[in-house]
Amino acid sequence: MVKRGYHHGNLRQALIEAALVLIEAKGPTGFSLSEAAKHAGVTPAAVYRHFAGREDLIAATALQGYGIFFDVMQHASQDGHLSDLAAFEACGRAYLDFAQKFPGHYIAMFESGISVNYSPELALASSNANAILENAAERLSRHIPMEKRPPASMFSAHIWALSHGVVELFARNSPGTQSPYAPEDLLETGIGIYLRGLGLIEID
Amino acid sequence: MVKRGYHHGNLRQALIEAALVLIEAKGPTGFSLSEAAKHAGVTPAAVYRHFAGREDLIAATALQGYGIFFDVMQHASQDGHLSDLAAFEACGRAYLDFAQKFPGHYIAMFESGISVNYSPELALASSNANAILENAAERLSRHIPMEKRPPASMFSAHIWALSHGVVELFARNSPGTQSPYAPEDLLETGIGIYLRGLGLIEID
DNA sequence: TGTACATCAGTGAACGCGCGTTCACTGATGTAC
DNA sequence: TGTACATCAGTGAACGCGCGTTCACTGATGTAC
Repeated sequence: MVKRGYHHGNLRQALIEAALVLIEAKGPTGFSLSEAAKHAGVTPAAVYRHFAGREDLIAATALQGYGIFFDVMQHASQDGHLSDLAAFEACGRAYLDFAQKFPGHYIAMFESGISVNYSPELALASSNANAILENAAERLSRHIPMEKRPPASMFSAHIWALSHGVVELFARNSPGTQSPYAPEDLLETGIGIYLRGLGLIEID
Repeated sequence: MVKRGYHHGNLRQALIEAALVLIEAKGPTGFSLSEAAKHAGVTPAAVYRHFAGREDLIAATALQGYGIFFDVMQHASQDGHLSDLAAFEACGRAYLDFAQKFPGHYIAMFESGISVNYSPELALASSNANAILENAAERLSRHIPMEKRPPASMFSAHIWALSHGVVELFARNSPGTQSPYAPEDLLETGIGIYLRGLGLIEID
């Protein structure tokens, strides 16, 4: 991160961080360009030196999020001496982890209403990130006998959906839904049962 | 539905319907009270004869949604001669079905940012609806040997999360995520594998 | 059946507000000589 | 090292807009006699 040393120093990044704070605090709706500028100690007009507009700022935030997400997922899936099974499970956990540690990024990516096709970079970043889970699924699927093996992309989608659902319904202070279970536990047990169903964990 | 026969006839319902149309078309963000009023052919001020404000209108829409949701789920889970297993699977399908047939209601309920605790009626309607899936899970769980039976509320939560995730990620024209699989198929296969993991479907 | 009155759903004008965006500008920083 | 100049990040005033909400009102509907 190079300090530019101009008036502000690094307004671009400061604006992204302001966006994150506001999105976390008030949801994707409660975010306005003007407020982000104020948060960064700058006039609204200054934003236009760095972003094409409001949507562009959100997209930049999401893009940064996909970068972090990629790293987190890759780290989880590649931790050297993990079995393919453990690596896959780690991916699910990492997904939840990311949502909890980087809520602003998560919201910008998945709840802000911005399309992954807003820009080529964003589309690429998104598909790169998703590819990690799919690769882990692919490796894992080799342990299932060929003839009863579902496509890796399919059970990667299942796990993604399950993880996403757990985040949305149980990990947010969201729509009032309280559950007696911690989201981590729900996801852990859910993935466990699912993998047993694939015959990848012995049924005890 | 009683026609009141005053100036408009049934403005309250007309406003809810306008809200639905707008929410479907532009997302929960792109909904304004003024526009809903215009849609119903009425001055913004007229809305205040029926609702306390913008949030109240969304809450009323969500409340109506929970009513429909309850009926849909109950119908699915109680269809006379279904096995407990089939009934449970039908609930999952019904969830997806509801999201697709009543997108406006679905968004108002789950994506509008309104809390289920906005009003007692809303909280009640929500917990009534959720109880159906949990009951179906409860009935189904009796088929699992006692000592390895997970709590019904837990696997009801798993299926809910999976269904919700499938809707959010694959059933919306949402954040650009295209998948080679139809959401119905993803949910069907996902639930199938999960239930096999519970030992409720014989592993072939 | 007809008239006088009460009700109250919807009107329309007005308000203050924060928004996104534009523009000519200013003044701190970096650079050429 | 010092001066003159170019760059360009951020300013501040201004704009038009649609928003949510308020208020005194109007006029169609329902009702009592």
